Amino acid sequence: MAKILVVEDDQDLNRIITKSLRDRGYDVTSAVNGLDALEKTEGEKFDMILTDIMMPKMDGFELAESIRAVDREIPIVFMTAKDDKPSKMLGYSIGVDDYIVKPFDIDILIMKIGAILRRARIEAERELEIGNFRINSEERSASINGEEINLTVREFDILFKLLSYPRKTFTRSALMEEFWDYDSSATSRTVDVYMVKLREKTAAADGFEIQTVHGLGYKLVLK
Amino acid sequence: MAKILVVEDDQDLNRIITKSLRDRGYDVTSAVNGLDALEKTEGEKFDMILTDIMMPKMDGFELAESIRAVDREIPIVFMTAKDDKPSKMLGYSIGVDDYIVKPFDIDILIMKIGAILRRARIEAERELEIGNFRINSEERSASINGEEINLTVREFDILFKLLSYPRKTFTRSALMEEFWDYDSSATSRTVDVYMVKLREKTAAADGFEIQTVHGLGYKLVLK
DNA sequence: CCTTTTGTTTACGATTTGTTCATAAATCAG
DNA sequence: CTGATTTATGAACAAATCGTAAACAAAAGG
Repeated sequence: MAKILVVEDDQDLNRIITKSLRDRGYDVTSAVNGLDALEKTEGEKFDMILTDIMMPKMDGFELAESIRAVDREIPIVFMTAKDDKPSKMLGYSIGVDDYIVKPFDIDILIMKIGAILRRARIEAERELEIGNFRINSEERSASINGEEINLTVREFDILFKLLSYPRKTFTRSALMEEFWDYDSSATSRTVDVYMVKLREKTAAADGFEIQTVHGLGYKLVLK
Repeated sequence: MAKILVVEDDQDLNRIITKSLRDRGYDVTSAVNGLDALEKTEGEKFDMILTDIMMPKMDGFELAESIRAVDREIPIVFMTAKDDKPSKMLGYSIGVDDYIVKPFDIDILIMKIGAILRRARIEAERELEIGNFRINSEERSASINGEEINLTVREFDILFKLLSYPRKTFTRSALMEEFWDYDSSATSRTVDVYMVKLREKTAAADGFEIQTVHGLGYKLVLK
């Protein structure tokens, strides 16, 4: 699924946006200001940047310019408090793809993102087949020997992640950070319960298994 | 009726295929190599491409790639002399929908084409028939056991979409983006109400059902 | 206009999913 | 081996999401 970098200094808003996008299956990384964002783009390639304009340290325009200097293609969407023309013009001149004016309905944001990614032809469409097991990220369906297995959203996300990086060990905190709310008070034991459920549901799959890495976390290995 | 572009350099085979498909009522255009085919796609929109792999000037893979660059949806079926895995993998990676291995029975080909077109939901007349249910996008009519059911414009659009992509999960925001005005302020719960109505109205249909994907949205599954 | 149809919101009970906890089992260090 | 730590897992409870009727609003058709 598409990787999106969310840059927003308002913690609450950041969290809401991040969660909503993750719920839709996007792979989201969040940053609290332009500088933070810029650092995160160095190690990773994103499919889209969603950024606030007014932020401490480095604002959205500066960020966009810096990013554009190295990547002329990546879609950049600004979130702006007011729909003022001067800001708009400045934004478009440095290659911003769209604006969304705060306060916005989260569904509208989701729509815009979907439309922009589609336009950029990045929208994910991926099917994995491992032995008798099949998982399809577009349908968000999984099956063993053609028989559908029911996975909840979070189960699906975790399993898809593990399958995408076989043999890689994921710590509980890494999984929580990726698939749980920032402020979620859930204990990391919760992850264990998900592993139990995933093991149960994928028990009949012959191509892989979820292994415990004692003292660390979990990994999925192909067999 | 569906428009099919047949690309085959062997004149005899080309003629046989073309004639057989025409006999079944398809609107067939024939091309003798990839380059020829590509030119023909420029002026006309086809519902499906049926192409040989080994051809002079431009082979099937190159053709598929060029076509995929401008149309991600159109079904492409390869006709290949041998069922070799390397070619298959290459084909699927550039978005080929099916293979048929030569020499093939013309009836098998016809069946495959029918199945693929049905899957792509661009079968002629844009009419779908699922069990005792029929829906016609040109007439914008739907019926169960021949009895007309009344659908509003939006109900029809949503149902047709779901039917066109069975098993695919649609989020509320994806549906809203597609069928509601951009500036519509409707909440995404509105979609739920449409699902209720569609379930009611299609309750007597025996070939499919609308399922909830908890935490995400809805999908239609055939049964 | 007024009537009818279509679209949207809201509220609340029903259902599904998520989390914690208690206890058992496994693993590890010494 | 023993005791300490970590993990497995079912069950109970909490939270989130969904279904749906009903009321209201908007649009279309006379």
